[in-house]
Amino acid sequence: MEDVVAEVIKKALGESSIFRNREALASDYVPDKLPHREEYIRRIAELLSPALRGEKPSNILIYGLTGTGKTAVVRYVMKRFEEHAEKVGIDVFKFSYVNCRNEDTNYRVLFKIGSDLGVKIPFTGLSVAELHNRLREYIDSRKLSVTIVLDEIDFLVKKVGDDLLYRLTRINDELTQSKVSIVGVTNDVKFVETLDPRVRSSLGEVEVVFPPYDALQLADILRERAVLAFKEGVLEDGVIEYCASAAAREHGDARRALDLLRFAGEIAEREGASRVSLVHAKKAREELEVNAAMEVVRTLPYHSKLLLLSLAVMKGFAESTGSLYLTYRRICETLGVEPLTQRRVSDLINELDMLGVLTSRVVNKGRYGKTKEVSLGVDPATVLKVLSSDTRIGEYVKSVKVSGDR
DNA sequence: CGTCCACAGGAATGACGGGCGG
DNA sequence: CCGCCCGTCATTCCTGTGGACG
Repeated sequence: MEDVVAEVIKKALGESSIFRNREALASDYVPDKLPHREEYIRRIAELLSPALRGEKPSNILIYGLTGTGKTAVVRYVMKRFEEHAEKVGIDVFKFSYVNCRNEDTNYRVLFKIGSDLGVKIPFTGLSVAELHNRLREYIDSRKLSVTIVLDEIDFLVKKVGDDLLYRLTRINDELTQSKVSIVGVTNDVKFVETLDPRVRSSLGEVEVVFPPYDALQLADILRERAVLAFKEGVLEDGVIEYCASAAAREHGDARRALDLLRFAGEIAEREGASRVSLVHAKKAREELEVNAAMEVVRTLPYHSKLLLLSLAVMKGFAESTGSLYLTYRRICETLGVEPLTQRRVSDLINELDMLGVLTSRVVNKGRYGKTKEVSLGVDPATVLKVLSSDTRIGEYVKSVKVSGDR
Protein backbone atom coordinates (compact mmCIF):
# COMPACT_ATOMS: atom_id res chain seq x y z
CA MET A 1 0.00 0.00 0.00
CA GLU A 2 2.62 2.47 1.08
CA ASP A 3 4.61 1.60 -1.96
CA VAL A 4 1.77 2.60 -4.25
CA VAL A 5 1.35 5.94 -2.55
CA ALA A 6 5.05 6.53 -2.60
CA GLU A 7 5.04 5.82 -6.28
CA VAL A 8 2.27 8.31 -6.95
CA ILE A 9 4.02 10.95 -4.91
CA LYS A 10 7.23 10.24 -6.69
CA LYS A 11 5.48 10.71 -10.01
CA ALA A 12 3.69 13.87 -8.90
CA LEU A 13 6.94 15.41 -7.84
CA GLY A 14 8.28 14.86 -11.33
CA GLU A 15 10.66 12.19 -10.18
CA SER A 16 11.51 10.27 -13.31
CA SER A 17 13.07 6.96 -14.07
CA ILE A 18 14.48 8.30 -17.28
CA PHE A 19 15.42 11.91 -16.70
CA ARG A 20 17.84 13.34 -14.24
CA ASN A 21 17.34 16.91 -15.43
CA ARG A 22 15.08 17.39 -18.38
CA GLU A 23 15.87 21.11 -18.54
CA ALA A 24 19.29 20.36 -19.95
CA LEU A 25 17.65 19.46 -23.23
CA ALA A 26 15.42 22.54 -23.43
CA SER A 27 16.22 24.79 -26.34
CA ASP A 28 16.79 27.86 -24.17
CA TYR A 29 19.11 26.07 -21.76
CA VAL A 30 22.54 27.64 -21.67
CA PRO A 31 25.04 24.86 -20.97
CA ASP A 32 28.45 25.35 -19.39
CA LYS A 33 30.09 24.00 -22.45
CA LEU A 34 29.25 24.41 -26.10
CA PRO A 35 31.10 21.74 -28.09
CA HIS A 36 32.50 22.84 -31.45
CA ARG A 37 31.78 26.48 -30.75
CA GLU A 38 34.79 27.37 -28.63
CA GLU A 39 36.33 29.59 -31.27
CA TYR A 40 33.08 31.51 -31.70
CA ILE A 41 32.72 32.00 -27.98
CA ARG A 42 36.22 33.41 -27.91
CA ARG A 43 35.50 35.60 -30.90
CA ILE A 44 32.27 37.07 -29.53
CA ALA A 45 33.71 37.48 -26.05
CA GLU A 46 36.71 39.33 -27.45
CA LEU A 47 34.48 41.56 -29.52
CA LEU A 48 32.33 42.44 -26.52
CA SER A 49 35.11 42.71 -23.97
CA PRO A 50 35.71 46.46 -24.39
CA ALA A 51 32.37 46.94 -22.64
CA LEU A 52 33.89 45.63 -19.42
CA ARG A 53 36.41 48.43 -19.54
CA GLY A 54 33.71 50.96 -20.23
CA GLU A 55 34.58 51.30 -23.88
CA LYS A 56 32.23 50.76 -26.74
CA PRO A 57 32.45 47.37 -28.44
CA SER A 58 31.84 47.20 -32.18
CA ASN A 59 28.35 46.45 -33.28
CA ILE A 60 28.16 42.86 -34.40
CA LEU A 61 26.03 41.08 -36.93
CA ILE A 62 25.82 37.32 -36.55
CA TYR A 63 24.43 35.05 -39.22
CA GLY A 64 23.89 31.35 -39.43
CA LEU A 65 21.06 28.91 -40.07
CA THR A 66 18.68 27.94 -37.27
CA GLY A 67 20.20 25.78 -34.57
CA THR A 68 23.81 26.58 -35.37
CA GLY A 69 24.44 27.88 -31.87
CA LYS A 70 24.23 31.63 -32.50
CA THR A 71 21.84 32.33 -29.68
CA ALA A 72 23.50 29.86 -27.34
CA VAL A 73 26.93 31.39 -27.88
CA VAL A 74 25.70 34.94 -27.38
CA ARG A 75 23.72 34.04 -24.30
CA TYR A 76 26.63 32.07 -22.93
CA VAL A 77 28.97 35.01 -23.29
CA MET A 78 26.34 37.32 -21.84
CA LYS A 79 25.89 35.06 -18.85
CA ARG A 80 29.60 34.85 -18.15
CA PHE A 81 30.05 38.60 -18.49
CA GLU A 82 27.17 39.26 -16.14
CA GLU A 83 28.55 36.84 -13.61
CA HIS A 84 31.89 38.57 -13.82
CA ALA A 85 30.36 42.02 -13.49
CA GLU A 86 28.46 40.91 -10.44
CA LYS A 87 31.49 39.34 -8.83
CA VAL A 88 33.62 42.40 -9.31
CA GLY A 89 30.76 44.65 -8.37
CA ILE A 90 30.40 46.64 -11.58
CA ASP A 91 26.85 47.88 -11.83
CA VAL A 92 27.05 50.03 -14.95
CA PHE A 93 27.51 47.08 -17.23
CA LYS A 94 24.18 45.87 -18.61
CA PHE A 95 22.90 43.40 -21.14
CA SER A 96 19.55 43.27 -22.82
CA TYR A 97 18.42 40.27 -24.79
CA VAL A 98 15.47 40.74 -27.13
CA ASN A 99 13.99 38.01 -29.25
CA CYS A 100 12.38 39.88 -32.12
CA ARG A 101 10.15 36.96 -32.96
CA ASN A 102 8.35 37.51 -29.66
CA GLU A 103 8.81 41.27 -29.42
CA ASP A 104 7.82 42.09 -32.96
CA THR A 105 6.98 45.78 -32.82
CA ASN A 106 9.17 48.77 -32.22
CA TYR A 107 7.32 49.43 -29.02
CA ARG A 108 7.71 45.95 -27.62
CA VAL A 109 11.40 45.86 -28.43
CA LEU A 110 12.05 49.14 -26.64
CA PHE A 111 9.84 47.98 -23.82
CA LYS A 112 11.86 44.79 -23.41
CA ILE A 113 15.14 46.69 -23.48
CA GLY A 114 13.76 49.08 -20.90
CA SER A 115 12.63 46.38 -18.54
CA ASP A 116 15.94 44.53 -18.86
CA LEU A 117 17.73 47.68 -17.82
CA GLY A 118 15.31 48.38 -15.03
CA VAL A 119 13.35 51.31 -16.44
CA LYS A 120 9.71 51.39 -15.44
CA ILE A 121 7.57 51.54 -18.55
CA PRO A 122 3.84 50.99 -19.10
CA PHE A 123 3.24 48.21 -21.63
CA THR A 124 1.23 50.46 -23.87
CA GLY A 125 0.22 54.08 -24.10
CA LEU A 126 3.47 55.88 -24.76
CA SER A 127 4.74 56.93 -28.15
CA VAL A 128 7.77 55.14 -29.51
CA ALA A 129 9.64 58.42 -29.57
CA GLU A 130 8.86 59.02 -25.91
CA LEU A 131 10.05 55.51 -25.01
CA HIS A 132 13.21 56.11 -26.94
CA ASN A 133 13.84 59.34 -25.05
CA ARG A 134 13.21 57.81 -21.66
CA LEU A 135 15.53 54.96 -22.42
CA ARG A 136 18.25 57.27 -23.62
CA GLU A 137 17.99 59.51 -20.59
CA TYR A 138 18.02 56.56 -18.23
CA ILE A 139 21.10 55.07 -19.83
CA ASP A 140 22.90 58.38 -19.96
CA SER A 141 22.07 59.49 -16.46
CA ARG A 142 23.42 56.25 -14.99
CA LYS A 143 26.45 56.16 -17.25
CA LEU A 144 25.58 52.63 -18.28
CA SER A 145 27.51 50.53 -20.72
CA VAL A 146 24.81 48.64 -22.52
CA THR A 147 24.93 45.75 -24.95
CA ILE A 148 21.68 45.03 -26.72
CA VAL A 149 21.24 41.65 -28.34
CA LEU A 150 18.56 41.58 -31.01
CA ASP A 151 17.89 37.96 -31.82
CA GLU A 152 16.06 37.03 -35.01
CA ILE A 153 16.41 40.61 -36.08
CA ASP A 154 15.16 39.84 -39.58
CA PHE A 155 11.69 39.33 -38.14
CA LEU A 156 11.63 42.84 -36.79
CA VAL A 157 12.89 44.41 -39.99
CA LYS A 158 10.47 42.46 -42.17
CA LYS A 159 7.58 43.53 -40.03
CA VAL A 160 8.26 47.14 -39.12
CA GLY A 161 11.27 48.19 -41.19
CA ASP A 162 14.75 49.25 -40.18
CA ASP A 163 13.78 52.56 -38.62
CA LEU A 164 14.29 51.37 -35.05
CA LEU A 165 17.60 49.77 -35.99
CA TYR A 166 18.76 53.01 -37.49
CA ARG A 167 17.90 54.91 -34.37
CA LEU A 168 19.47 52.36 -32.06
CA THR A 169 22.71 52.31 -33.98
CA ARG A 170 22.81 56.07 -33.82
CA ILE A 171 21.93 56.33 -30.16
CA ASN A 172 25.60 56.74 -29.26
CA ASP A 173 25.67 60.10 -31.00
CA GLU A 174 23.10 61.36 -28.53
CA LEU A 175 24.72 59.88 -25.46
CA THR A 176 27.43 61.80 -23.69
CA GLN A 177 28.13 59.59 -20.68
CA SER A 178 27.38 56.11 -21.92
CA LYS A 179 27.96 53.51 -24.59
CA VAL A 180 25.51 51.29 -26.36
CA SER A 181 26.43 48.51 -28.72
CA ILE A 182 24.17 46.29 -30.74
CA VAL A 183 24.48 42.61 -31.49
CA GLY A 184 22.16 41.55 -34.30
CA VAL A 185 21.45 37.88 -34.77
CA THR A 186 19.75 36.53 -37.87
CA ASN A 187 19.33 33.27 -39.71
CA ASP A 188 18.36 34.96 -42.94
CA VAL A 189 21.47 35.88 -44.88
CA LYS A 190 19.56 37.64 -47.62
CA PHE A 191 17.98 39.94 -45.08
CA VAL A 192 21.14 42.01 -44.76
CA GLU A 193 20.90 43.04 -48.38
CA THR A 194 17.54 44.64 -47.78
CA LEU A 195 18.87 46.90 -45.05
CA ASP A 196 19.41 50.59 -45.48
CA PRO A 197 23.13 50.88 -46.34
CA ARG A 198 23.70 53.24 -43.41
CA VAL A 199 22.20 50.73 -40.98
CA ARG A 200 24.07 47.91 -42.59
CA SER A 201 27.47 49.51 -42.32
CA SER A 202 26.87 50.59 -38.77
CA LEU A 203 25.29 47.38 -37.50
CA GLY A 204 27.66 45.13 -39.35
CA GLU A 205 30.88 46.71 -38.18
CA VAL A 206 31.91 43.15 -37.54
CA GLU A 207 30.19 40.18 -39.11
CA VAL A 208 30.39 36.65 -37.79
CA VAL A 209 29.06 33.65 -39.68
CA PHE A 210 28.10 30.42 -37.94
CA PRO A 211 28.34 27.28 -40.07
CA PRO A 212 25.90 24.39 -39.55
CA TYR A 213 26.94 21.40 -37.47
CA ASP A 214 27.57 18.09 -39.12
CA ALA A 215 26.19 14.81 -37.77
CA LEU A 216 29.30 14.02 -35.74
CA GLN A 217 29.32 17.41 -34.06
CA LEU A 218 25.62 17.13 -33.32
CA ALA A 219 26.25 13.76 -31.71
CA ASP A 220 28.91 15.36 -29.52
CA ILE A 221 26.50 18.05 -28.43
CA LEU A 222 23.82 15.51 -27.64
CA ARG A 223 26.23 13.36 -25.69
CA GLU A 224 27.31 16.34 -23.66
CA ARG A 225 23.75 17.19 -22.73
CA ALA A 226 22.56 13.63 -22.36
CA VAL A 227 24.91 13.15 -19.43
CA LEU A 228 23.17 15.99 -17.62
CA ALA A 229 19.67 15.18 -18.74
CA PHE A 230 19.37 11.43 -18.47
CA LYS A 231 20.00 8.98 -15.72
CA GLU A 232 22.92 6.74 -16.26
CA GLY A 233 22.54 3.94 -18.73
CA VAL A 234 18.98 4.64 -19.87
CA LEU A 235 19.98 5.62 -23.39
CA GLU A 236 20.32 2.66 -25.66
CA ASP A 237 23.07 2.59 -28.26
CA GLY A 238 22.32 4.39 -31.47
CA VAL A 239 19.67 6.75 -30.10
CA ILE A 240 21.99 9.73 -30.02
CA GLU A 241 23.39 8.88 -33.42
CA TYR A 242 19.89 8.55 -34.83
CA CYS A 243 18.79 11.95 -33.50
CA ALA A 244 22.01 13.56 -34.68
CA SER A 245 21.83 12.24 -38.19
CA ALA A 246 18.14 13.04 -38.51
CA ALA A 247 18.83 16.64 -37.53
CA ALA A 248 21.95 16.84 -39.67
CA ARG A 249 19.86 16.07 -42.67
CA GLU A 250 17.83 19.15 -41.83
CA HIS A 251 20.66 21.65 -42.20
CA GLY A 252 22.51 20.68 -39.02
CA ASP A 253 19.97 22.16 -36.66
CA ALA A 254 21.09 21.51 -33.08
CA ARG A 255 17.82 22.66 -31.59
CA ARG A 256 16.02 20.06 -33.58
CA ALA A 257 18.45 17.37 -32.47
CA LEU A 258 17.93 18.32 -28.82
CA ASP A 259 14.17 18.39 -29.19
CA LEU A 260 14.25 14.97 -30.74
CA LEU A 261 16.30 13.49 -27.96
CA ARG A 262 14.21 15.06 -25.21
CA PHE A 263 11.02 13.96 -26.85
CA ALA A 264 12.31 10.43 -27.31
CA GLY A 265 12.95 10.40 -23.58
CA GLU A 266 9.49 11.68 -22.83
CA ILE A 267 7.88 9.06 -24.99
CA ALA A 268 9.87 6.34 -23.26
CA GLU A 269 8.80 7.77 -19.91
CA ARG A 270 5.16 7.96 -20.92
CA GLU A 271 5.23 4.36 -22.01
CA GLY A 272 6.77 3.37 -18.72
CA ALA A 273 9.88 2.01 -20.40
CA SER A 274 13.04 1.82 -18.38
CA ARG A 275 15.29 2.71 -21.27
CA VAL A 276 15.10 4.97 -24.31
CA SER A 277 15.30 2.92 -27.48
CA LEU A 278 15.57 3.61 -31.18
CA VAL A 279 11.87 2.92 -31.51
CA HIS A 280 11.15 5.80 -29.16
CA ALA A 281 13.45 8.07 -31.14
CA LYS A 282 11.71 7.21 -34.37
CA LYS A 283 8.33 7.87 -32.83
CA ALA A 284 9.63 11.16 -31.51
CA ARG A 285 10.68 12.19 -34.95
CA GLU A 286 7.25 11.51 -36.38
CA GLU A 287 5.36 13.20 -33.59
CA LEU A 288 7.63 16.18 -33.30
CA GLU A 289 6.62 17.52 -36.66
CA VAL A 290 3.01 17.42 -35.66
CA ASN A 291 3.73 18.96 -32.28
CA ALA A 292 5.69 21.88 -33.67
CA ALA A 293 2.88 22.75 -36.02
CA MET A 294 0.32 22.32 -33.23
CA GLU A 295 1.96 24.87 -31.00
CA VAL A 296 2.05 27.55 -33.65
CA VAL A 297 -1.35 26.81 -35.08
CA ARG A 298 -3.16 26.64 -31.77
CA THR A 299 -2.25 30.18 -30.80
CA LEU A 300 -3.12 31.67 -34.17
CA PRO A 301 -5.83 34.33 -34.48
CA TYR A 302 -9.21 33.04 -35.59
CA HIS A 303 -9.08 34.19 -39.19
CA SER A 304 -5.59 32.83 -39.70
CA LYS A 305 -6.94 29.49 -38.54
CA LEU A 306 -9.80 29.75 -40.99
CA LEU A 307 -7.30 30.47 -43.72
CA LEU A 308 -5.28 27.39 -42.82
CA LEU A 309 -8.47 25.40 -42.70
CA SER A 310 -9.27 26.57 -46.23
CA LEU A 311 -5.85 25.54 -47.43
CA ALA A 312 -6.12 22.17 -45.69
CA VAL A 313 -9.49 21.56 -47.29
CA MET A 314 -7.83 22.27 -50.63
CA LYS A 315 -5.41 19.42 -49.89
CA GLY A 316 -2.73 21.87 -48.80
CA PHE A 317 -2.24 23.56 -52.10
CA ALA A 318 -3.72 26.63 -53.78
CA GLU A 319 -2.45 27.68 -57.18
CA SER A 320 -3.64 31.24 -56.62
CA THR A 321 -4.64 33.52 -53.77
CA GLY A 322 -7.94 33.95 -55.59
CA SER A 323 -8.94 30.30 -55.31
CA LEU A 324 -7.82 30.16 -51.69
CA TYR A 325 -9.79 33.28 -50.91
CA LEU A 326 -12.87 31.78 -52.53
CA THR A 327 -12.66 28.68 -50.32
CA TYR A 328 -12.08 30.89 -47.33
CA ARG A 329 -15.19 32.93 -48.08
CA ARG A 330 -17.25 29.80 -48.48
CA ILE A 331 -16.11 28.54 -45.11
CA CYS A 332 -16.84 31.89 -43.50
CA GLU A 333 -20.31 31.77 -44.94
CA THR A 334 -21.12 28.31 -43.62
CA LEU A 335 -19.78 29.31 -40.22
CA GLY A 336 -21.68 32.59 -40.27
CA VAL A 337 -18.51 34.63 -39.90
CA GLU A 338 -17.87 37.95 -41.58
CA PRO A 339 -14.95 37.34 -43.97
CA LEU A 340 -11.92 39.60 -44.12
CA THR A 341 -10.98 41.40 -47.31
CA GLN A 342 -8.66 39.80 -49.80
CA ARG A 343 -6.11 42.48 -49.04
CA ARG A 344 -6.04 41.49 -45.39
CA VAL A 345 -5.96 37.81 -46.23
CA SER A 346 -2.96 38.49 -48.41
CA ASP A 347 -1.17 39.91 -45.37
CA LEU A 348 -2.22 36.95 -43.26
CA ILE A 349 -0.74 34.60 -45.84
CA ASN A 350 2.53 36.47 -45.56
CA GLU A 351 2.46 36.24 -41.77
CA LEU A 352 1.80 32.51 -41.89
CA ASP A 353 4.62 32.19 -44.37
CA MET A 354 6.98 33.88 -41.96
CA LEU A 355 5.84 31.56 -39.19
CA GLY A 356 6.80 28.70 -41.45
CA VAL A 357 3.35 27.13 -41.43
CA LEU A 358 2.98 27.56 -45.15
CA THR A 359 5.08 28.55 -48.13
CA SER A 360 4.02 31.07 -50.72
CA ARG A 361 5.79 32.20 -53.80
CA VAL A 362 4.88 34.79 -56.38
CA VAL A 363 4.28 33.28 -59.80
CA ASN A 364 3.67 34.97 -63.10
CA LYS A 365 1.23 33.35 -65.43
CA GLY A 366 1.63 36.03 -68.04
CA ARG A 367 -1.65 36.49 -69.83
CA TYR A 368 -3.33 34.88 -66.85
CA GLY A 369 -2.02 37.31 -64.31
CA LYS A 370 0.38 37.41 -61.44
CA THR A 371 -0.51 35.64 -58.22
CA LYS A 372 0.84 33.74 -55.31
CA GLU A 373 1.07 30.01 -55.10
CA VAL A 374 0.42 28.83 -51.58
CA SER A 375 1.23 25.45 -50.13
CA LEU A 376 0.98 24.01 -46.67
CA GLY A 377 4.18 23.11 -44.87
CA VAL A 378 2.60 20.20 -43.02
CA ASP A 379 0.28 17.35 -43.78
CA PRO A 380 -3.27 18.71 -44.33
CA ALA A 381 -4.82 15.97 -42.21
CA THR A 382 -2.62 17.03 -39.29
CA VAL A 383 -3.68 20.62 -39.67
CA LEU A 384 -7.32 19.60 -39.67
CA LYS A 385 -6.77 17.61 -36.51
CA VAL A 386 -5.05 20.49 -34.77
CA LEU A 387 -7.59 23.03 -35.90
CA SER A 388 -10.38 20.87 -34.58
CA SER A 389 -9.33 21.86 -31.07
CA ASP A 390 -11.06 25.15 -31.77
CA THR A 391 -14.67 24.23 -31.11
CA ARG A 392 -16.19 26.32 -33.85
CA ILE A 393 -13.82 24.93 -36.44
CA GLY A 394 -14.11 21.43 -35.01
CA GLU A 395 -17.82 21.38 -35.80
CA TYR A 396 -17.11 22.38 -39.36
CA VAL A 397 -14.41 19.77 -39.88
CA LYS A 398 -16.76 17.09 -38.54
CA SER A 399 -19.58 18.11 -40.85
CA VAL A 400 -17.27 18.15 -43.86
CA LYS A 401 -15.96 14.70 -43.00
CA VAL A 402 -19.44 13.29 -42.62
CA SER A 403 -20.69 14.72 -45.89
CA GLY A 404 -17.41 13.87 -47.57
CA ASP A 405 -17.72 10.17 -46.75
CA ARG A 406 -19.54 8.49 -49.47
C1' DC B 1 5.80 44.14 -79.32
C1' DG B 2 2.17 45.97 -76.81
C1' DT B 3 -1.72 44.47 -73.95
C1' DC B 4 -3.84 43.08 -70.07
C1' DC B 5 -4.63 39.55 -66.42
C1' DA B 6 -4.80 38.76 -61.40
C1' DC B 7 -3.13 39.75 -58.32
C1' DA B 8 1.03 42.13 -54.96
C1' DG B 9 1.67 45.34 -51.85
C1' DG B 10 1.89 50.66 -50.56
C1' DA B 11 -0.89 54.61 -48.47
C1' DA B 12 -4.54 56.59 -46.14
C1' DT B 13 -7.94 56.00 -42.92
C1' DG B 14 -10.92 54.27 -39.07
C1' DA B 15 -12.50 51.46 -34.87
C1' DC B 16 -10.85 49.96 -30.60
C1' DG B 17 -8.47 49.34 -26.28
C1' DG B 18 -5.12 51.11 -23.15
C1' DG B 19 -1.91 54.39 -20.50
C1' DC B 20 -0.84 59.19 -19.41
C1' DG B 21 -1.14 63.80 -17.51
C1' DG B 22 -4.04 66.91 -15.49
C1' DC C 1 -12.54 61.07 -14.32
C1' DC C 2 -11.58 63.08 -19.02
C1' DG C 3 -9.49 64.09 -23.26
C1' DC C 4 -5.45 62.82 -25.71
C1' DC C 5 -2.30 59.99 -28.04
C1' DC C 6 -0.62 55.66 -29.40
C1' DG C 7 -0.27 50.66 -31.38
C1' DT C 8 -2.95 47.10 -33.55
C1' DC C 9 -6.03 45.20 -36.72
C1' DA C 10 -8.78 45.85 -40.47
C1' DT C 11 -10.85 48.27 -44.64
C1' DT C 12 -10.74 51.02 -48.88
C1' DC C 13 -8.46 52.70 -52.70
C1' DC C 14 -4.70 52.57 -55.24
C1' DT C 15 -0.47 51.95 -58.34
C1' DG C 16 2.82 48.48 -59.99
C1' DT C 17 4.19 44.34 -62.66
C1' DG C 18 6.16 39.76 -65.34
C1' DG C 19 5.23 37.50 -69.09
C1' DA C 20 1.81 34.59 -72.28
C1' DC C 21 -1.24 35.79 -75.65
C1' DG C 22 -2.77 38.07 -79.71
